[in-house]
Amino acid sequence: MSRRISDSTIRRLSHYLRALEDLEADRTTTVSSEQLARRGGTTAAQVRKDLSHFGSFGKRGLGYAVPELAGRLRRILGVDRTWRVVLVGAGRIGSALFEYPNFAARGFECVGVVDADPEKVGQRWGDLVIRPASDLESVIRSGKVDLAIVAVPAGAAQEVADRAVAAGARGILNFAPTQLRVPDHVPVTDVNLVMEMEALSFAITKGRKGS
Amino acid sequence: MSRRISDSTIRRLSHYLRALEDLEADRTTTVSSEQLARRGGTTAAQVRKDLSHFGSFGKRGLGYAVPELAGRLRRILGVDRTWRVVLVGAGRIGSALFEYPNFAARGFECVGVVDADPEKVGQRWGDLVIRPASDLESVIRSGKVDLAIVAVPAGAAQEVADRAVAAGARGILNFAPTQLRVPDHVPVTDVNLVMEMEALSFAITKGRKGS
DNA sequence: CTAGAATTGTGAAGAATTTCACAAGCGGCG
DNA sequence: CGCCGCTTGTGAAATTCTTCACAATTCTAG
Repeated sequence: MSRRISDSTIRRLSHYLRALEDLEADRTTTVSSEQLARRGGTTAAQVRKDLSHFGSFGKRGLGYAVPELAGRLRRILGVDRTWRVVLVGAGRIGSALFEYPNFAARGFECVGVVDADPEKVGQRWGDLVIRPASDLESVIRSGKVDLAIVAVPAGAAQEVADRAVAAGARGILNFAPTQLRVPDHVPVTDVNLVMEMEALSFAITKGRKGS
Repeated sequence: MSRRISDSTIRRLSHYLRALEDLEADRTTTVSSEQLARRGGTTAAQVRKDLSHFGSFGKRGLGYAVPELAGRLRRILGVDRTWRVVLVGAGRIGSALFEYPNFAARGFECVGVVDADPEKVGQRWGDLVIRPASDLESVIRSGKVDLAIVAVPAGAAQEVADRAVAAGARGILNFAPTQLRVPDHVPVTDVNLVMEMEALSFAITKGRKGS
């Protein structure tokens, strides 16, 4: 029950969780793998296989209890708790993220913002004050920060990541278009817009067969 | 030479292209699959296999010519041209994207911005003026727009997508946390922050084995 | 209590992707 | 010119992921 779980499976679990939350809002009490599959853009067998990696949550003949399965998935994904995060870089991306409603809704609590630009230091964001880049370590330590969001230019990203890890960050959400090097036990999730744009560009281009 | 290319391959091609651009900046003229692999976070065999889907670009014993391979990859990914885009939704995400330097650098040219909020309509962004949501179709048609960026709340995303496709958009970059339904020939790339956060949360959680 | 309809959980088959391993090509050097 | 070191391109093997198919389980109705 503890084999390595593939990325695709995790992404699908996210989809299922979102579908379940919609169903919870509708007061639906049970759901079949078939229905989950339709909402998650996959097949019923895949849904069952994905879930089976983590245990046995359904009732044969009946399906899954919506609130219970949602709870299990939250637990599996680790979003049944609050994650304390520091935002590194108070630029456009940082700002967008800071105000992103689903961010807080998912239990991600921003306990600090730092930026290298002296113009920005001291500005208020919500009830936080932007602090200088040199405060990164103390924000992480005193704020008991779990993870760092790297929203700085590519050139500064590696240094920020090194410092965040050294100060105790356990994971990194990286918006800089750079492959970060971190110790194996520190997971990094990359959000790479350039890559997404190129994937889209390829998909469109591929369509037309002409030169 | 025209088998279906996997998403993973495309993502890796993006990495290779970025690595090649770094090398171009350094005036490096050739590179081996081994070096590309290190920078792209994969293996030499994988690099060669990925490239082999599209042809034969290297010289045995020598490696790949950096500028040539970069050009080929740009061509393959479809970023050797300009893509005309309309930005739907002038919120934080839209704004971050609009100012994202790599966006223009990759040949994505924003030819229009629309928003449903009357407060925002009429504001200037760069040399564009935000137009009302109802202008979406005319912006797409008169601007010869190739693709639409959907940066609106989840509830509005499907309608926007339908209208964009009907008006002639050939692809969609979707920031709304919704599974869009579009005709098969219109590729959609999802940028789903909630999903990325959940993946990170899972990866961190997985580390500790205790209950 | 039994039969029947529905739906899960899961081995096994099938498909796709990654890794391996090596023949073949290229350039340099004596 | 012929050998040598290096590196590609690519079948074949290994691994991983997805789909299939069905026994097992649950609920409902009669």
